[in-house]
Amino acid sequence: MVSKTPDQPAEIEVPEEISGLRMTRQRQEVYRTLMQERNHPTANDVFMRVKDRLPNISLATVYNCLEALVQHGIIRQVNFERESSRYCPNLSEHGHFHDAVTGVIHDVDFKPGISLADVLNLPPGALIEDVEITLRGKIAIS
Amino acid sequence: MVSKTPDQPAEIEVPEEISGLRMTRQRQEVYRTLMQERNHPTANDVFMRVKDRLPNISLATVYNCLEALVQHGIIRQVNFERESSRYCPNLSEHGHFHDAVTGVIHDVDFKPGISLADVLNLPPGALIEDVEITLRGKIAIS
DNA sequence: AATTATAATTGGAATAATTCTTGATTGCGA
DNA sequence: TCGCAATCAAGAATTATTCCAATTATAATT
Repeated sequence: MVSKTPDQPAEIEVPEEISGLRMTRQRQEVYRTLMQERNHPTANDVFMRVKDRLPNISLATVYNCLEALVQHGIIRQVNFERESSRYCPNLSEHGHFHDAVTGVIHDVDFKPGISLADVLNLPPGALIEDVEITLRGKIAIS
Repeated sequence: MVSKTPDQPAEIEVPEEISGLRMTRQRQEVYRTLMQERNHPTANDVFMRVKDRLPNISLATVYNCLEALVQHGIIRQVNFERESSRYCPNLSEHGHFHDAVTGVIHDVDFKPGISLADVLNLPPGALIEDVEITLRGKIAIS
């Protein structure tokens, strides 16, 4: 019988390769951090987090890893206004609601069965490759 | 009878004040440029354009003017990924389609009668203050 | 009209996120 | 095992934007 090590937080297993990208140790740790920290960390947040496990990693490498992961469609890059880019491993098409009071970023899903083309007057022939929907506001005290 | 000077491109008249903001000469020229150049210029684009009429204006002033206009809801600031901010005087709620091939930015309106809350599963109690919808893609050769 | 106060502008320096460069290291196939 | 290509590290460079201090313009008051 295989032990589940229930006293340790479940460690996310990262394969050797994801969609054609060789997962080096650095890329694994960057990816693992994103899978664990679901709060849309910045490159610097990831850097500080990954240093616990790879003390010699450089910020440039974190940027490189994040870029490689984004290029291969493994994670998404999210921008709010001109703030630092943030990264998330939620690949389902979704938007982000940025709570201006707390700073928390909530993923916002589409209602089922809705497509953007139903809602927007797109230019004729437009082929959408990427969508970014960001909302800013506050959450009413309930 | 008043001449219409039909050989000159119609000059956009800018009032002394817009929604509580005193329109200084610099702000007028920045605003006029945005009204004429509907292609979502960057601060630097505006700067170069305005210099024709106000040779001594500084880039910092263009940034100041743009910020003041944005704060007073007279224009909108638009961001694509982490590129330079762009500015547009189209105040109706709309998104932007960024043609990755030509670089052209198209305004994209909502279909009539649609509201975002119809489409997205917003967090309960969310009060939206600002929406940014940006699409990137190409236009199929028709 | 002169004076005072307030706001705006300028030019340059400062900042911060990101990218680039270069040299070292690693991993992998022949 | 050797050599090649990919990756990494460290720090320099870049770029958009903001900040700051000094000047100028505008408005308000006498």
